[in-house]
Amino acid sequence: MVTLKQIAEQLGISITTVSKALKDYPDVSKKTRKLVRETALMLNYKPNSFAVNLRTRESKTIGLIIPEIVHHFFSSIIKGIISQAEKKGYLVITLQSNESYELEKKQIDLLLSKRVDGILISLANGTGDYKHLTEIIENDTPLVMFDKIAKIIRCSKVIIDDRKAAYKATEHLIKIGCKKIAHFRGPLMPQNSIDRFLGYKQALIDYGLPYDPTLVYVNDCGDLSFEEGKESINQLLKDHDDVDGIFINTDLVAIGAMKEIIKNGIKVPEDISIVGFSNWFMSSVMSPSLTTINQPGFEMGKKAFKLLYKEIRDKKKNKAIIYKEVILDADLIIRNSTRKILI
Amino acid sequence: MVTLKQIAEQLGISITTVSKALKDYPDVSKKTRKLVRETALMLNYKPNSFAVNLRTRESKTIGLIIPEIVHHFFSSIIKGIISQAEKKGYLVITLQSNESYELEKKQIDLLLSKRVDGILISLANGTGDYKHLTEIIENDTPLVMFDKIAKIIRCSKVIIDDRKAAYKATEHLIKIGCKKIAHFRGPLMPQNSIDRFLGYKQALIDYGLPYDPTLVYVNDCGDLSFEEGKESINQLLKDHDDVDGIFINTDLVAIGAMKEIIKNGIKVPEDISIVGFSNWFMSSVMSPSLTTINQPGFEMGKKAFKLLYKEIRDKKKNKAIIYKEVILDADLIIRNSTRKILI
DNA sequence: AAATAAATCGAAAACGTTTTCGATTTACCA
DNA sequence: TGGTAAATCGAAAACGTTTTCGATTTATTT
Repeated sequence: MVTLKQIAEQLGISITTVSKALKDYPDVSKKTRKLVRETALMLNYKPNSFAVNLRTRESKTIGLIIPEIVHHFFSSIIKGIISQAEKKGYLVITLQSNESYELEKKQIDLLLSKRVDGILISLANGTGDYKHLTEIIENDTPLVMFDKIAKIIRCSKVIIDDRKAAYKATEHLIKIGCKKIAHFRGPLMPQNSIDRFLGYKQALIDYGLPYDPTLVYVNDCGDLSFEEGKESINQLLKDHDDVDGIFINTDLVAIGAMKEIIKNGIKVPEDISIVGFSNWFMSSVMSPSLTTINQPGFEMGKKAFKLLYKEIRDKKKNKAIIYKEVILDADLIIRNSTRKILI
Repeated sequence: MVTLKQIAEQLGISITTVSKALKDYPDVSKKTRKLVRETALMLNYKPNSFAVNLRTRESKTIGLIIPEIVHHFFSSIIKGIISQAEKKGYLVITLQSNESYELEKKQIDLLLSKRVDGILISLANGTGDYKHLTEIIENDTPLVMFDKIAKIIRCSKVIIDDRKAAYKATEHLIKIGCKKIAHFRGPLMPQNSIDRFLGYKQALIDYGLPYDPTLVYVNDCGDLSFEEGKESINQLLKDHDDVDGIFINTDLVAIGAMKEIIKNGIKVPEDISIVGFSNWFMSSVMSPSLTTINQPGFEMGKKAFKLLYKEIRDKKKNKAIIYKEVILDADLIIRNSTRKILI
C-alpha cells in the first residue's frame, strides 16, 4: 500500500508538501501540485482512512439501529438513509435490535466505541428505560430517532403523524356510512399504536359516534400477525355481529382478518369495510385490494439522515445544535376493501 | 475521552503497562492488572478504535453491496449476514448498487479506500465486466460473492441451485399431469434466470415432453413485475390457448399472471397450474395461495459471512486461502395454485 | 551471600495522516 | 542594490494504540 511518504521520496519533497498538494492548499505551487497529483494517480495512492480517522477524529460513518430489517417499511427507511448518506460521503453501519432492549443497549455501546460520527435509531418495542440513549448524548454523539421514538429524550426526531393518519382512516370509514367501527390495535407499549388508537377514538367522538372499548382488540403484530387477524375477527364477530367497519393497526393483521371474514361468508366491503395501516406491497395485490395508510419510509429515512448530517456539521463548527421534530404525513390510499358509495 | 495515557498518569505507571494489563498480558502482575482494569472501568475507558485500526491494520468491519435493499429475499440475506457478523465482532457497512454497474464500481472503490476487512457482494444485473472485482482481489481483500455471481472470478461463492430448483418446479407440474408447460423467464443477463430456464428445459426433456421455444416469455422482473405478469399471460393465452401449466421466474410476476388468468374466467389450478419462484411472503396469503420455490435468504447470508470470516482469519495467519463454492438447496413449497390430484 | 532465574515494568518506535509555524526562496519595487 | 512582500516549502508534533526488547526488580537456589 502506497503512502504519502513514498510519493514524497519518489519526488524528493517532503510529506507535508505531498499532503498539502493533494488537498489543494494554496501554499504549494501549481507546478508541484500537478506533479504530486499525477504521481499519486500513477502509484494508485489511496489515503489510509485509519490514519485520517485518527487524525481528524471522525470516520465519516454513522450507525443505524433498527428493530427488524426484513420488513417493507423498515427496509425502505434503510434505503432512504443509505441513499442520502452516500450523497454526503457517509457510510452506514446497520444493526438489528430484534426488538430487544438488551441487544439495543449492547449495540449502542458497540457503535460508540467504534466512534461513529452519529447514530440513527428506531427503538425496540421492549425499550422502557433510556439510559443507553442519554449515554449517546453525554458522549456528545449526534443522535436522531425515527418512527419508534422516546419523546422524553432531547434529540431530533422524525415521526409519522400516526394519530392524524388513524384519524383519517377512521374518518373515511365514517364518511362512507359505517356506524359501528371496531379497532384492532397493536401492543400497549410503543407510542405508535397508542397514537393510532387515539386517532381512532378522536374521529369517533368528532363525528358523534359512541366510543365503545369492547370494540377495541389488542394484537401483538409480531410474526403471527396474519393468524392474529383471524382470531381477532372471530372474536369480534362473536361479540358484535353488527359491526360494519374495522380500522386495523397493520396491513398483515388486516389481510388475515379480511380473508377470515370472507371465509365466513361476509362480504367486503359491502357488509364490512376494512382499512389497514402501512401499505404493504401485497395490499395492492389482494382481492379485494386493501384500503390502507401509506407510510413514507423512504422519505423518513432521507429526512432522518439529513437531520443527523446537519447536527454532525454543526457540532464540528461548534455551533449550538437545535433539535427538530419532523412530522411526516401518511396518506390514505383508498382501494376496494372500503365501500365507494356514500350511504 | 479518556485514554491509556490518562489511566497511566492516574496510577503512576507507564502507558505500556496499562495497555498490556487491559489485554491480560502475562508479563504484568495480577495486582496491577486488577488495578488497571478497575480504574479503566471507573473512568469509563473505551479504546479509541481509530488508533487501534491504524495500529493493527484492521477495522473489524466488512462491506456489503447488494442490488436492492427493499426486497424480501435480499433483506433476509442482509439480516443473516449482520446476525452472523455480530457474533464474530464484525460490523457491516451496507451499500445498494441499485442494479447499476457504475454505482457498483464506485462503491467497491469506496469500500477499499475505507479498508474494510472483507467484501460481500451480489452483482447488479447490468454488471458485465469484472475489472472492479479483480481489483478487490489484487488489493488482497477477501471477497465472497453470493446469489448473483460471476463464475469466472476466483473467490468463494454462495449460490442457490437455481437449475435444480427450476427442475423441481417443472417436474412438479409434469407429475400432476400438465402436458403443455410455459415458462416466464427473467432477463437474459444474470446467470440465475438462465439456470432456471435450463432447469425447466431439462425437466421437459427428461420426462419426454417437447421443448417449445415459443412457450418461453421474457420479463424484466423489475418494478413493474406485477404488470408484466399480466401482459405475458395475455400474450400466452393468445398464442397457446391449450397451455395447462406455467413455471414463472418470480413470485410477483406469477401473482400478476394468476390474477389475470382468473379475471379471464380461467380456473387456477383446475385449468392452469402455476408455480412461482422466491416464496415472497404474500404468496402464502393469496387465494389461491401460490406454489413456489423457497430461497433460503437468511441461511445464504449466514453462510456467506462465515466463508468471508474464515478467509479473513486465514489471511491474518498467512494461510493459503481455499475458495469454496457452497450451493444451497431451494425447496418446493406446494400450495393451492397447482393441482393436488395426479391425473 | 552470591549467582541465577523469573517476574515485572517501561522507553521507544511505529502505524500514516494533518496542520501549525517558522524557514527559505523568489518576485517586486523604489 | 537593498529591502520588503509574497510565494513556497518542510520540520515536527500530534492523534492513541500496540509491541518489541532491554532494564530493573524480586524470588529462588546453592
